[in-house]
Amino acid sequence: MNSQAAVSVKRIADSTVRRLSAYLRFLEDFEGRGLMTISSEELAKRGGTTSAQVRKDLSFFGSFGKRGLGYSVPELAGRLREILGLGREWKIVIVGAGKIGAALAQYRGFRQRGFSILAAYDNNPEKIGRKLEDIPVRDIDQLERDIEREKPDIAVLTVPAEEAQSVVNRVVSVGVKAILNFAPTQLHAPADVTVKTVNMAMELEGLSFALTNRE
Amino acid sequence: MNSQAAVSVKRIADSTVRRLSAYLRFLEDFEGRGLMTISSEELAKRGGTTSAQVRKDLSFFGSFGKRGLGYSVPELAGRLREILGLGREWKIVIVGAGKIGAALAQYRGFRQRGFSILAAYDNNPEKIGRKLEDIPVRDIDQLERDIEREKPDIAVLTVPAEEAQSVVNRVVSVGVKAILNFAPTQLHAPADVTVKTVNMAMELEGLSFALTNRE
DNA sequence: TTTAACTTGTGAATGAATTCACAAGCCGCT
DNA sequence: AGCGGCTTGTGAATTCATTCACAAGTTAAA
Repeated sequence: MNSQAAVSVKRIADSTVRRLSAYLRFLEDFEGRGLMTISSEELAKRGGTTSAQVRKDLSFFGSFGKRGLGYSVPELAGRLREILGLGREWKIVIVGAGKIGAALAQYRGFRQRGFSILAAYDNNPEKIGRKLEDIPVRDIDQLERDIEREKPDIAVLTVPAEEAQSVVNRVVSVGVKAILNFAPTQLHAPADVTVKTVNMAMELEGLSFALTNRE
Repeated sequence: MNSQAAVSVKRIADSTVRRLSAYLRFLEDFEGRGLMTISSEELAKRGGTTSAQVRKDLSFFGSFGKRGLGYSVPELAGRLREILGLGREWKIVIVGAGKIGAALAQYRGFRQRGFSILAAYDNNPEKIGRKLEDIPVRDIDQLERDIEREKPDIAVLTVPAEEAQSVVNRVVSVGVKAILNFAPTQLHAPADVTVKTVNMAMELEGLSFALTNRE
């Protein structure tokens, strides 16, 4: 009767979610070009995967296609938005107003996809009270108080590695359940808190390894 | 007889390489604190994995530990540096001198780990000729010429999504074999070119999914 | 209607990564 | 020299992810 994203019966692999996110981007591109329908094969080619993979990924959540025809572009896009939880606005705080924090604060992609940045936090008195684009930089001492009042969904960490764990502890203590970490360090958090880490050093070392160990 | 990083007989999984990179970071931390020896169990606890995983990861490259004792911290760190190809200097060019490109150009972590940034490239006349910290911003028209002369190992892409594929084609055409991509788009490159993509939108959507589908 | 050309959705088969579990080796103590 | 406590290295077992392969459904055209 209602069109809730299907219940996630079994745990969905991270790799699957990343691909869904990629499919949605392609669909939006196709949508923009007025295409009404698309096959798993075309979606696969665009995303560097296989059509079976595309169909399997979608099958975890329901069956959205028409045999012989493919998928309705707008419908599938809508379903993916539902599945990924993009139907609503997510509130973000950025902790750390250094170079990377500032670059993120100005990144257009966030707003476009329904992520709205409430504020950035720093401990540098020079920065506190100023604005990044139109995002206020606040004193990190207010962090817990503000989080309890404004209830952001996601904390983005762009503090030095040494401070990252302590910031995790602080935001977790006031109820934040999702963290995007840019500090090059392993973080520990309770099981009900999702942490994703973007680690440039690690990516570069992956490239270094690939360049070194080629046959 | 000689201590080359062991030949990579079978293909090593990406996840393994990422963990090796993490282990190295922990070892450097332990090294700094004067610890001489460490067990797979301690390494695992620090990295949020299991001791069997740590031992298996290392076993692909040789056997570096002493039964009953563990691993020599400095020796294992050295071996990991070898394996990851960090014994030498890697030369990088950044393509795109926007906010993110600029933040990366100033990121200390690169130099610390032996990655040296030769130059950044942009098509904006306002930026060309200036410097980011001490890194020159050059005209993107010179890209191929400069690459052929200076032979960078890695190209870091911080251009808009629409331009990313064309930059890939250009750098690949003059011999670049490793690309770190920050544009939120799927890139296609020949099999002998390694491409790693850091996609913030995708990470955020992963968090959105996790927040939405919790039981 | 029937047929031909497509394409989905999904069990079953395969392949890949992780975990188990234990023999083998090392150290220090007696 | 022998014993007890530890810890590695690794085949075997298990779990997880991807690919195969095909029945079933859809469309369009004759």
